[in-house]
Amino acid sequence: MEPARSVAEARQIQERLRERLVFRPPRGFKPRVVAGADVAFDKARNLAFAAVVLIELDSLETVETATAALPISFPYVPGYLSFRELPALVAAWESLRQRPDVAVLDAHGYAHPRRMGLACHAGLEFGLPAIGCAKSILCGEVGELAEERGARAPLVDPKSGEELGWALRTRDRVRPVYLSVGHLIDLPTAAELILRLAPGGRYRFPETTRRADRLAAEYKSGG
DNA sequence: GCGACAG
DNA sequence: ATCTTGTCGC
Repeated sequence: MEPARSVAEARQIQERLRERLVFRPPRGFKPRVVAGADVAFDKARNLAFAAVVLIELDSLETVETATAALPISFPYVPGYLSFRELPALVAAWESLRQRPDVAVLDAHGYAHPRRMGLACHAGLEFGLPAIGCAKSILCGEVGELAEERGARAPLVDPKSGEELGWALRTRDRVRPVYLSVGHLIDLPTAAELILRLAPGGRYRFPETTRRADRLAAEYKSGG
């Protein structure tokens, strides 16, 4: 991943990379292994602990995991999360023996000020379909959506009216997750996948992010 | 100038 | 993201 020494430089990199994004799945896209990725931080040690978990879609069994720790090289600035989390994520990703079919990131993809969130950046970096599944909104607005699991409502840019992603309910009467395309995927395909990864409406987040989050936390605290 | 603001 | 125990609710 190309590093950035300033926010201005990071912005130029985002504006250049966004031209490469593709918003449709590969021909005959039939994912079998899905990757979940997340990063935990330790300010005192100035380290970022990345974790990648590979899950078989049919059984939801974890089939492989990978971790990597790197010094924190960029501050948290809304809109520039990639430059803080992606370096460590790429390091972990490169130690994987198996190539997954799609990756789910705990962040936004297209639903970003410059349409180039972490899920987009990761998709380009990994050369794989990638989905953004965030806990809260970075930009855009959503209307009301039904209380039942499976309900969805568009996340739109109030200025242009453009659809940035979807608010998707994974559990009855529980706050939705915010879905957006990263790379080589479309919203309907992404939503179907996320619902399969959060079966029975038991948890709000898909298994990919739950397991990657837990692994990153364990790795950080020595394990 | 004043808010908003993924993780 | 991170600091942190118990606690209210289905």
